[in-house]
Amino acid sequence: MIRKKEENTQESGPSMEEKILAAAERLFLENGYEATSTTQIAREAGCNQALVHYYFRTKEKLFDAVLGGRIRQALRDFMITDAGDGNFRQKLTRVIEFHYDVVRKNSDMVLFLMNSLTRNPSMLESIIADAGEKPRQALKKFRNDLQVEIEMGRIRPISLNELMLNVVSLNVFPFAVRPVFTKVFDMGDDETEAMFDERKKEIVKTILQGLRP
Amino acid sequence: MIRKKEENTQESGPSMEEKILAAAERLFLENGYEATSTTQIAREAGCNQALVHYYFRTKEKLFDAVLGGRIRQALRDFMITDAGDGNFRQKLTRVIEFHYDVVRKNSDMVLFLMNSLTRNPSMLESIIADAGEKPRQALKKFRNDLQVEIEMGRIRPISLNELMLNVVSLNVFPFAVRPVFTKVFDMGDDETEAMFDERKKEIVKTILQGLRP
DNA sequence: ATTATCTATAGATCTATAGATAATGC
DNA sequence: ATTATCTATAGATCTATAGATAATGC
Repeated sequence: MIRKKEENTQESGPSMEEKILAAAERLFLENGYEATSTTQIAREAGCNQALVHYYFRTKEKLFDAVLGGRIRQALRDFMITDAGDGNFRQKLTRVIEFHYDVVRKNSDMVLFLMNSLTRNPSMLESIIADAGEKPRQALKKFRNDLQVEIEMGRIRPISLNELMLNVVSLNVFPFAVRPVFTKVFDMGDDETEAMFDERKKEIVKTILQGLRP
Repeated sequence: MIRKKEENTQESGPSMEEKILAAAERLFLENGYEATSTTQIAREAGCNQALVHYYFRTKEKLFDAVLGGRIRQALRDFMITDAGDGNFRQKLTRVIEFHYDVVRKNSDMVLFLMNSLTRNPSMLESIIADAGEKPRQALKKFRNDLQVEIEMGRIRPISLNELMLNVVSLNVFPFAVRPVFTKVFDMGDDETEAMFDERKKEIVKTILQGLRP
């Protein structure tokens, strides 16, 4: 829920501006940017279509007001791979868990972002560009650590790319298709939440065990 | 490439109808159904917008002609979980590999289908409905087998749901975001293909090792 | 003759703005 | 006065069809 100013002193509820923001958020994430019209947003917010443009001028600015900040933050967080100290097992566990938490916090945007990033190469490029050298450095270090572990025979041979792909797949995919497997597994919303609580440990186990020689 | 009739005896190349089909296929998959206009399709095919409607009457019929059959087949294939004979390990391996092959054959539709299924609950329901009892039966049997293995201490405790989610995540996700990691990992197209060849074995290993007690 | 292709256009949206009116804050 | 809201409308699309013309198959 987005709540910009506390200008409603009484029990007047959310202002029309806030209702527009909330409606826009839901519709953009659910149906995508192009597939959402300002007319639809107005209908869902309960006002005239012109009002949407009165507050935000253009659809694009509205989108940015609603999701721009969250998206930029989420993508920045997603690129952090600061593993901290400890042995390889501990560091990998920490990376997986941190990463899982980032995805979970942004689970409502997962599918939207997958679409944006795959359809919109320039978006990806700018992300990579302004992430700078840090992620590259971190990865290089991690690749080294991995190599050492493999040479010591502590884990089976695997490339860092494959390993990362495994982690990201396990961490991201279920959130992207949440409505599907809720239906397929016939679960309620609270059940699904409980499962997502459990799942972090499950993924760590799968990855760590999966690396044994 | 869709090639309907062999009516081009000479070196005339694909007919306009075929060009329209090809353009529609690419655009629908790349940008989605709503985001693709018949005007765009015509432009890409190199003809007038009216011609698209001359051949297919409506955008929906065009979509069905282009992707309807493939989508229905892919979803049917995706639900097959016929594990055959052998011990649990062998059966699970077979399921994973079959499943991986289905996804790979339809990799160009993966993200599109994820969007359709999550945004369009009725689609999912009809899939489940006309799949009948077979998948349910197969799953039940598999759940039993899994339980037995766990009780015999041959694999660690895990629910069938978690296991399936692991398999599907690993099998599907990389295809859904292929353009992203091609960029991130800085790979060429052939390199990516080679990776997808390798990956089937990698996934089987991760899952099987990941199940060890 | 039949089939393929084009031009033109009707009727629905959609985005964005202008201008009128209602509500609110001093 | 200022801010919020509405009505109306311009100008872009978009889908789909009608009707004209060009190409093709007998």
